[in-house]
Amino acid sequence: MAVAEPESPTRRRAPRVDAIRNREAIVEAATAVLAEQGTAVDVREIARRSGVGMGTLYRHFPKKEDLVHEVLRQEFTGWAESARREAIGAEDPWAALTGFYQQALTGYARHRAIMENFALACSSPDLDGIRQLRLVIEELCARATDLLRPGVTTDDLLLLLVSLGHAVQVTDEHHPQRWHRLLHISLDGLRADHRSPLPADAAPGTDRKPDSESPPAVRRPSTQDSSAAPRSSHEPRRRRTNR
Amino acid sequence: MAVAEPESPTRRRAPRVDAIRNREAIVEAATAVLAEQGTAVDVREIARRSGVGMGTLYRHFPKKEDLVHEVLRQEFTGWAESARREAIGAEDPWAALTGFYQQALTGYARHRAIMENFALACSSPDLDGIRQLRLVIEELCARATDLLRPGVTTDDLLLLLVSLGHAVQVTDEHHPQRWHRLLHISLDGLRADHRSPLPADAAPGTDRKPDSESPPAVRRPSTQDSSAAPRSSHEPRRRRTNR
DNA sequence: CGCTATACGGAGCACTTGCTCCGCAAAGTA
DNA sequence: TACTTTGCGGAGCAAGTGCTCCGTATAGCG
Repeated sequence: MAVAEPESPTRRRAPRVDAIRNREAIVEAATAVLAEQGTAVDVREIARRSGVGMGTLYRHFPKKEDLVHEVLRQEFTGWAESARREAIGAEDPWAALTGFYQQALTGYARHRAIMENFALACSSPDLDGIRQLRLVIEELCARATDLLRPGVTTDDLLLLLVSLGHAVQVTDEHHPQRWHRLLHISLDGLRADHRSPLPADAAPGTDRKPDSESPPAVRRPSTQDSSAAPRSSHEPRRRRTNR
Repeated sequence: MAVAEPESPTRRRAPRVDAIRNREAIVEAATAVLAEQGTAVDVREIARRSGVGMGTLYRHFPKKEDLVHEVLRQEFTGWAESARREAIGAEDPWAALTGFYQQALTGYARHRAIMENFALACSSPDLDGIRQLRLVIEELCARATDLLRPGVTTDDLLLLLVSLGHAVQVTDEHHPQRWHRLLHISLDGLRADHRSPLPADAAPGTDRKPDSESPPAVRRPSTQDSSAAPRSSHEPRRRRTNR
C-alpha cells in the first residue's frame, strides 16, 4: 500500500510567511487564554485575540483539541526543561526538591489548562513533556532518598504536586500565599524522621470492611454503584398513571 | 412597608400530595446526579431520572441554581451533623481529627458537586452547613491543639481537606487507595514534634521579590496581569492590511 | 506584470443547555 | 358529581459553542 511519500515528486511549496505568522499568533494567544480560562474557552476568543478568522484557526488546527494539545506540549516541555536545569543546578538534594515544588506551585499551578490536564496525564502520559517532568521528579526523589521517609515514591510526590496545585488555585484569589503553609507541612511529613510506614497503595485485603462505617449516604458516582442501588439509577422513575 | 403576611386572610391551600412527592423525587434524583457529575449536568437528566417534566422541575426550583443550592444545603448539613456526632464520640483528640479526615475523604470527596463548591464556599460560606462544618473543624483543632504543631489554624486544616479531596477525585479511578499515603504524610507533618514555624499566611513584607526568580513565562491569569503586559491582552492583534 | 496555489475571514450549521409557555389533567372541595 | 385551584409535561425558544463552507485576497513564482 502506498506509504506517505517522504519526498513527493511534486514538491509542495514551502508554507507562506503569513501562514507561519498566523500559526504562531494562534498558539501564542491560545497559550495565554488557556492559562487564564482553562480548556473550556470559546474558540472564537482565541481567534479574536490572535487577530485571525475562524477559518484560519481551523485550517492550522483542525480540532480544538489539536490546538490545546500543541499548547500543552510546549508548556509541559518548557516546564520540564526549566525544572531539570534547576534540579541540576542545586547541589543540596533537599533544596532541589523543595525548590522544585516552589517553582511548580508559584509558576505553573495557576495555569488552568495545565492543571486540568496534569492529573489526567499523570496516569497515562500522552504528552512527552509530562514524561520528562516525571523523570525529573524521579531523579529528585532518588537523589533525596536518604532524606525522605522510607517508602515514598515518585507517584507520591506527583500526587502531592497535583494536590497542592489545586490548593494554590483555590486560594489564589483571596489568600494567595496560604498554600506555602501546606507545602511546609507536607514537606515536613515527607522527611526521613518519620519512621511509621505509609499505608499500602492499593489494598487488596484491607481490614476496612467495604461499607460498614462512617461514610453516610453519599453514593459512589462511578460504576459498581448499581450493585447497591435497588434499580438502575439511570432509568427514569416509574411515572404515575397520568392523564 | 407590607411584610409578608404571617397568616394571610385568604389562606392558600396546602400543597397537593403529588407536588410534594414530585419535589422530593426531584431533590433525590438531583442529589445522585450532582454527586456523580457535578453541577455541569443537563437539567433534563435530572428531570428524566426523577420521572418528572421540565415544567414541574422548574416550578419547584425556578433556577437550576436553586435546586443545586437546596441539594448542597442538605448534603453539607448532613455531613456536618455526622461529623459532629463522630467528633463527640471519639475521646482521643488525635483520633477524632484523623477520623474526620478519613470520613470526609472516603465519603464526601467523591461527591463532585460538593467538592466543586466546597473550596468556593470556604472563603464566603453562604451555606449554613458549611459554617457548621467549619465549627466542627474548629473544635477538632482546638481539642488537638497540644498535639498539633504550633501555629496550625482551622484554615490550614480546611485547605488541607480541600487539597486532599482533590487528590481523592484525581486518583479515584485508577488508584483508589493512594490518597491514604498522602493523608498519612500530611497528618505527620501536622504533629507537634515539628518545631519549625510555618510561613506567614499573607506576606505583606515578604523577602521574595515579586517576580525575580523561578516562575518562568506563565502569566498570572487574574487581574494585575495587565500591569506587566505591553498591551491589553484582551484586545485583538492589529490585523494586517487585508483585502 | 500576470497567474495560480495557497491562505484568509466570518456567516452560518448542528448541537447542547438553561428556561418558558400553555393546553390539559388531577387533587381537593362542596 | 360538578367545579375550581393547583400542578403537570414537553415542545420550543434563545444563547452559547465546535466546526464547515466558500467566495475572495494575496504571496510567491515566472
